[in-house]
Amino acid sequence: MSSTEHHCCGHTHERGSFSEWTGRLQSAGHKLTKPRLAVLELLHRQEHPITNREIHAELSAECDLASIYRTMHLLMEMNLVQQFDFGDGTARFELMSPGEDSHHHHMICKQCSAVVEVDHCFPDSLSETLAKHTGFKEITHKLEFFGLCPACQ
Amino acid sequence: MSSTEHHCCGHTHERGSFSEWTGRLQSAGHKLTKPRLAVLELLHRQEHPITNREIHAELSAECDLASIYRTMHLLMEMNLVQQFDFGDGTARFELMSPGEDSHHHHMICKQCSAVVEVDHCFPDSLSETLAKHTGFKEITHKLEFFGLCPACQ
DNA sequence: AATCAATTGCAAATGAATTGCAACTTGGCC
DNA sequence: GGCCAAGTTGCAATTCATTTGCAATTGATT
Repeated sequence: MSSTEHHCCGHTHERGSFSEWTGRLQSAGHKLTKPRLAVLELLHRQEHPITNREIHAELSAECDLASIYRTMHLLMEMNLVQQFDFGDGTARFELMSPGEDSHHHHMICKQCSAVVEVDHCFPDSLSETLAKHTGFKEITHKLEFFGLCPACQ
Repeated sequence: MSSTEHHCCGHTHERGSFSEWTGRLQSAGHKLTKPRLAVLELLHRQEHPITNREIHAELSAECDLASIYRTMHLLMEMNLVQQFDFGDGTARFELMSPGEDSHHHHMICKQCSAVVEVDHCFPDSLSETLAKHTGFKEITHKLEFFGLCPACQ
């Protein structure tokens, strides 16, 4: 159950090495502090988006909740994390490999909150249609799915 | 500008008559109180989802903010309103004609928060595909679009 | 008009997220 | 290695959306 031990093929998301992120932080002129390293390291082993509170529960010895929030803001600005909203009023974050297409969504169980990553999305033509209809530019979207997982049905 | 005075046509969303909602409330055994009537009446004239705080700003004379929250919970339970999340941490609500297909989404300007209703959605086949892939049932989704409106480009 | 349960207003509590500030690290420099 | 300045942190206090306890009020029924 070690989180760093992986077989060669079986996980859904290929993740860059840890130094990919520390390097980016540093070359953007940010310090590599204990809280930032701990947060990055923890994010790096997650399979699913995680809340700041959850991160703090794991890292209460290493850093303050406020620093986690601040770190997350920094990582957002730098586009190193993606924020998701599962509709419960708490932001969730997932590390994102820069460059790589990390666009995806989630299926969340209404009952037990189990999360499954969803790689499907609607065709780009929909966004283009909307751009024409509305006159909006630079269109992005937030999309999450909700349902009953097999165990809860 | 009287709120009760309406011409016979001319608004974008065809809405059931006011009594459609009061009737439902009453026949479900709920009282028709001043706060509830005021909230319903206000919701009934909106073109876009509105926050509880915005409702309270209009109705501060008629009812308390807490009652607006409570009314909205009731309307949600009864499926008379739909809740939307524009990503700013504040819930927005829109009256929904029961029966009628009110499924829609929004395009929100990242700059000025202008809102446009979006009737397009992805094909149902996507949900079906997801059901097969994930094993989830009763799949719903939350989808909102963000972009730059013509005025802000 | 009387009754009673449902509902309200008010104020206090909760929970996520943000912020001010003094104390403390990190990274660059000698 | 030690010094310094800027960037960061921890802590406590704050903000903002939302929820809740409770006594007072009101709608629906008789």
